[in-house]
Amino acid sequence: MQRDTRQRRAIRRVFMDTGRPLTPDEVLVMGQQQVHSLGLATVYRNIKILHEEGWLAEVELPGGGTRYELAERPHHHHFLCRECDQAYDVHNCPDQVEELAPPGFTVDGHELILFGLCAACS
Amino acid sequence: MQRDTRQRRAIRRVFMDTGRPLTPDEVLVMGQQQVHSLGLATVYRNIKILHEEGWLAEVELPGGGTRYELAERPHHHHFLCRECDQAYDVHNCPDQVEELAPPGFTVDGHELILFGLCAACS
DNA sequence: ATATGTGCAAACTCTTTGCATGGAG
DNA sequence: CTCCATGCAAAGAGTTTGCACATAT
Repeated sequence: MQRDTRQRRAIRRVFMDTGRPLTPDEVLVMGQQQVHSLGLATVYRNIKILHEEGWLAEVELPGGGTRYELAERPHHHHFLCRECDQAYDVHNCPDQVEELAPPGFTVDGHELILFGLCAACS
Repeated sequence: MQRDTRQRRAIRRVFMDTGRPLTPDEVLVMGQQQVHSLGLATVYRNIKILHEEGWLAEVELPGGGTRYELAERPHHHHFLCRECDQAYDVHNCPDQVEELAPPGFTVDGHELILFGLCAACS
């Protein structure tokens, strides 16, 4: 059974207020602004729970550890800026991606990552 | 100046003979079939050198460490099997991916990963 | 009152580095 | 004979776990 602790509430709020994929360490720093005593292990444990619940989705981008973002959002992809290393959402999706797989392969999901310079760094 | 050691030759051969993205640990196991004394640090050191030389390309896929594959090959993408966790090449590519980015963003590269079951695991 | 959650520190995994020895040139 | 490369073991990063205490219910 789930308890509603200050730490868990702070971690959830960080994700809801931020709207882009975050590393555990980013969550720690941002969460400590609400709960100063917040520890890294607590962040990892809660991210794990929230991910298992389906509240968070894993985002794996090159260069660095796994990031997480809110799960229950429309299908989208990511843009990774080579300059500032921030991840942005991309709300368009190429069609008929499933047909790109070799014969005999069953596709049940896909991830597309665009690289380049974001609007701010261009 | 580069020396031509048994270890380095074995590591290069593993990549040339395999043709799919490999983790350092996979390279170790396969390379030890040629050079029994091969150590993991040597694998990491040589992968680093071969990557800096542009002979290997990094492939970052969810679930596990960075994989590597031969660099000088035609543009392609990857399929990750959820069952056996092996990465396969996908030689098709969706068109006009650059146009998916938000206005003001400059795209200079992209990566597409398909998930599902490979032919062997279906 | 009870049992889950937290914080700390130790353990673990993956990767890198220091050092003495080995071997390519 | 010189140095670069190797193997081992120790050191670093990122992540997970054990334990005693705190706290939501």
